[in-house]
Amino acid sequence: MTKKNILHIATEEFSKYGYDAVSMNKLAAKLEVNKATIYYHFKDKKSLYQEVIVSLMQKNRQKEYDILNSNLTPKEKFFEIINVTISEFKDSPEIIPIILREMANKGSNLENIIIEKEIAEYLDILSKIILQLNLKEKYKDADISIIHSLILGTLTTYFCMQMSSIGDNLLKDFGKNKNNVLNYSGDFISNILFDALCIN
Amino acid sequence: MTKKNILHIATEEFSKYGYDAVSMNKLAAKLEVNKATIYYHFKDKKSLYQEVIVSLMQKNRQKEYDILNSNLTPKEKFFEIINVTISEFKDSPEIIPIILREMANKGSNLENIIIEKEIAEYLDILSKIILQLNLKEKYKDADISIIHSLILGTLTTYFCMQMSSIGDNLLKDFGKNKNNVLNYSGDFISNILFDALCIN
DNA sequence: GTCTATACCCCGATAGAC
DNA sequence: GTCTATCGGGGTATAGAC
Repeated sequence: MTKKNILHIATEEFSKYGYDAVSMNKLAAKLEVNKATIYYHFKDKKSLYQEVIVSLMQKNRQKEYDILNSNLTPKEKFFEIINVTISEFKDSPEIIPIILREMANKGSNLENIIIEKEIAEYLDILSKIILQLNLKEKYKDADISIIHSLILGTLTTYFCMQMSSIGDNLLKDFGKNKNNVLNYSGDFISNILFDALCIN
Repeated sequence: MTKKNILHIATEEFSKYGYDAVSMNKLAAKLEVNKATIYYHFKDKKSLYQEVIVSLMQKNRQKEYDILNSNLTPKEKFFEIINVTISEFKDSPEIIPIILREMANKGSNLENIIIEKEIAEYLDILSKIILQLNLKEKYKDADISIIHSLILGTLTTYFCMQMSSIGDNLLKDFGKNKNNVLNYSGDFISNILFDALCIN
C-alpha cells in the first residue's frame, strides 16, 4: 500500500523537478512518512527512480502489434500507431518531462537494455507500417529513427511549451488542457507526416 | 580572462549534466581555480547559470530578418530560416541539452522575459515566411508554434539520440559527427514540412 | 583577483527501538 | 513496517589574508 503510494508521489516529483532536484527528505515530507520508510521499500534513490521509469514505460506493446497485423489500410495503421503514443501520454503525462531530461542526459540514468529493447521494438513496428505506405521516392531511404524523433520530439516539445507559462500569449490556447494539447499535436504530426511522405 | 574561462567550462558542464548535477566544487576543480574565485566573478550559482544561458542565446536575429526581407523565393526563405537554426546549433551544440531540460522544467530556471521575447520574435518571422508559401487549405490555420515545436523538437531529439550510446545499432550511423547529424536532420525537416504544407 | 579556511546546511543512507 | 536518531559527506556561500 505504502510502496504504491511512494511510487506515485515519486513519479510526480521526479517528473516535475528532475532526479537531482528531488531529495529523499522532501519526498518523505510530501508523503508524510519518515525517510527511513522509503528506504525500507526501496534500496536507494537510484532504484526508486528506476522503478518510476519502468512503471511509466509499461507500454501496451500488444496494441501496436495488433495494429500492424490488422486489416486497416496502411494510412489508417499509420494514424493509429501515432494514436497509441498519444494515448500513452494521456495516461501518464508525467513521462514527458522525464523523457526530455533523459534525452538531455543521454540516458545516463537509465539501464540501457530496457531502452534499447523498447526503442528497437517500436522502430521495427513503425518501419513496417511506414513501408506499407505509398512512399515518395525521396523518402524511401529515410532513417526511421528521424521519423521517430519527429513524432516524439514534436509531441514532447509542444506539450511542455503549452504547459509552461512561457508564451501564454503566443501560443494557441488550449487552457492547459493536456488531452486537448495531445489530441491537436497528434493530429497535426499524423497529417504532416502522411502528407509529406506519401504520394496522394 | 578567468571569467570567460569559467563561463566556457560552466557551459560544458551544465550542458552535459544539468544545473543540479553540477556543483561549484567540481566546477572549481575542473577549472583548477579555487571555488571562491568563481564567487568573485559570479554572484551565485544561479546567476552563473543565467549567464551561460544568455551567452548561448546570443542569436544573430539580423540574419533571420535579412532572409525574411530578401529576394529569395518563399521556398528558399523557408529552407534558409531552418538553416539558421542549424547553424546556431553547430556553433553551440551545448545549448541543445539545456533546451531540453529547460523545456522539461517548464522554464523555471529562466527569466521569462528573455525567453518570451526570443520566442515571440522567432515565431513572428517564421509565420511571415510560412504565410508566403503556397499553403494547402488545411494548414492555413495551423498553430505556428507547433511548427516551431516540430523543428526544435525534432532537431534536439534526434541530436541527443544520435549523441547517446543508446541505439548505436539502431540508428543511421553518423559516427557521432555533430555537424553531419544536424545537416541531415535539418534537411529532413525542411523537406518534410515543405512537402506537407505546400501545394506543389 | 586568487587563495585558505570555515560556517552552516541538507544530502543519502543506516542502526536499532518499537 | 514505521519510527527516532545519527553518521559522514558534500553542498553553497562567505570572511579575510595575501
